[in-house]
Amino acid sequence: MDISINLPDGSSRSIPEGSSVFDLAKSISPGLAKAAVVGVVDGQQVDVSHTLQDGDEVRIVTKKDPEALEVLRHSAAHLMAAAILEEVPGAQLTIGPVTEDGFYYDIYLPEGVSMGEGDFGRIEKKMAQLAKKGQRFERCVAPSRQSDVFREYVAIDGGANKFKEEIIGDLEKLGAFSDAEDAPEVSFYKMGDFIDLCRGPHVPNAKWLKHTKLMKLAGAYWRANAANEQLLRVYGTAFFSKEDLAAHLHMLEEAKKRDHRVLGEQLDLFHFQEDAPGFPFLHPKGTSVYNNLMEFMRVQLHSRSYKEVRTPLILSESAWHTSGHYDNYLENMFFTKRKRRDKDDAQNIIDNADEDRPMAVKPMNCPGHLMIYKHRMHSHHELPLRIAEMGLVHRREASGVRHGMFRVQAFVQDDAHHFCTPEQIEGEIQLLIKFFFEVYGAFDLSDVRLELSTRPEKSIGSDEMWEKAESALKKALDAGGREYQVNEGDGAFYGPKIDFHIRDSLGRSWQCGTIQVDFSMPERFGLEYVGADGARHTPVMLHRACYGSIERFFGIVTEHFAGAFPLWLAPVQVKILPVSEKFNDYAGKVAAKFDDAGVRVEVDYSDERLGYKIRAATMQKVPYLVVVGQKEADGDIINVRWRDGDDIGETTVEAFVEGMPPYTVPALAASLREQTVEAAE
RNA sequence: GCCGUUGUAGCUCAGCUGGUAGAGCAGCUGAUUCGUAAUCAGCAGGUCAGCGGUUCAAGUCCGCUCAACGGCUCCA
Repeated sequence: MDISINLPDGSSRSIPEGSSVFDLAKSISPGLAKAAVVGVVDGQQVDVSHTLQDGDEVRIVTKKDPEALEVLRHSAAHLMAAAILEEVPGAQLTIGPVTEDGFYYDIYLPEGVSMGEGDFGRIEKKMAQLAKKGQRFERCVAPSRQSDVFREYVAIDGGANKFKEEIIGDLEKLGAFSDAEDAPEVSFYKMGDFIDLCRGPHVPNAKWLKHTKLMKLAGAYWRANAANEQLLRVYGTAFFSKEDLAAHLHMLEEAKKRDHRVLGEQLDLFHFQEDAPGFPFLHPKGTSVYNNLMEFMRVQLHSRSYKEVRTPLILSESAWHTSGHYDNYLENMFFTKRKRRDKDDAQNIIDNADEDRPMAVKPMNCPGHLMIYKHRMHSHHELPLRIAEMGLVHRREASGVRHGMFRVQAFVQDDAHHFCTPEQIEGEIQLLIKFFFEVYGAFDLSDVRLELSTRPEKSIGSDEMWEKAESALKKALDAGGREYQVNEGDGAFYGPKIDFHIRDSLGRSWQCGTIQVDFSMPERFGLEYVGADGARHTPVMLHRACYGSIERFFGIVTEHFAGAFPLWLAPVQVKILPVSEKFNDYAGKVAAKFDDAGVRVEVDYSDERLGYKIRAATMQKVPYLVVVGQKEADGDIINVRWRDGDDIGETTVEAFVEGMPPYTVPALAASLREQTVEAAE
């Protein structure tokens, strides 16, 4: 008896009853059979050993398909788990999923069992042995806890493993081991002596897993909850070929060179030191970039009728009680603490002197803006009122989370608050989403992810307020047709938010922009406006930041451009390189002309040869290198090359400056406006 | 905060099983006056993160603290 199988191209094929995906592949071509990783039957991934039924829709996945790599890595995680069980007696397996660039397996190490990166060599060797043996991955479904498969599994890992037991328990709650129609299967995969609970599917055998490498160790919590057991997360990666693995490792090396912490040192932008953990020291060049980022934002704010303000760094604790920060944000705040000298003994310092009026350093700018709003009466004619501040905030961060410029303890937010009527909320949010994307576009940042975060456990305000705020954000997102991910319970304590996430050179995602709706704080601070009806109403407040923090955005931009900043951001835009000391005077004159034109220029007066100066300036990623020697001095000209080596040739300073792309913030902003207008036409 | 790793000159890194520190680059001095990615020579630079312990002797072994790195959790 033959059965008929439907293939993706619309054709159908007859094969003998009882045939597997592998048999089907073989009947098409032996090459395909060899290349088959898994099959997809009626939209469901299955092993190639899966037995087909009459009428099945079947697609055969080979290593060319992107999903094949995930299967490979999932199998590699099992291979690693098998090796770890042998090499680290006592280790217990929990879960082992695939990640974007590899996989990990979370291992529980009971008291007395330890494992470090020093064990990688042994484990990898064992994995290589297992891969060479090439045993099959065999799927076994356990019909009950009493079945042979289940017993075999328990004997190896399940006996005292509460983690796997919890997973099986969850499956049972869904009906596993029952006779129900839709009961989930409890499947195990055997590879030689190793057996593990797993949904599958897997590559046909361990021979596929030769190009696997352990990457790093990390801590993780069971089910991502800090209250649960601490697990050891072992990361690895796997590829179909040696070349792909090598290319991946090379890519990681290259990404490290783009790391803003590395570039910060090389380009003399900033540094950190132990005396001030998480507080960056910005050097002159870093400050130049930083200020230009801020200036660029100021232009954007100005054209959208924001009013810039400055509010105090420190407010009384009572203000933070009013805002709710004291109750909800205490752990992240810096408080002032007074010290006094003993009246009778000046050497004796009283450390815990009582503060008459305890103060706290601001972790957010909102209370200050609320106070400015409240200072006088407002009419509905003024709304929406957009108050902006390049606000320096301080936030205590747990020691393990600081990370270069991406996660610091003091940073400037390009912060603003929109005070508006409830009717204006949606329009304001739509304006903001468009605004933010325009800014990211100006930096050529296209990989921006949106997330909508809803009410967290610790929060202020009524259910009704939260619902209104969340739906306002959703509506604005949907109106713009933007894709977004919902993070339940991740909102700020005063309101839900839309976050804009951007990736760093190593693919880690960082929150930059944010838009938050807040019905609570205006009420807590007693804000009002007089409506058209002559009555007083409470305005709604939107918190928003586009860069998020200048520090973080600086880091993102540094990595995005690998330190080769666009001309308008480059700390040094033109470097003058005299061919020898004889031309230092002429170099100085040329530099003065650039300087007059508002170009950031430096001269290399060192007693080095031209080749050395070119190399030094190139490594500093200075956009334009200007060579001056006898010929240039004689003709009152310059000789220009671009940082990537392209020769621009001989010209005069005046002609060159004239032809330069926008090199100041106002010029850049003007050219971007022109582009937007052109695009609209 | 948790898990793992690390901390040696301004920077990047050597320093084996304990016997009182080295290189390259950067810096300084001198020679050289040079044409598109490193001219030559010399000099100077370190309480080996900090504190405590073991030892005749600690950069090296042990403990604690701090910081950094990779993750987890948390956030801009």
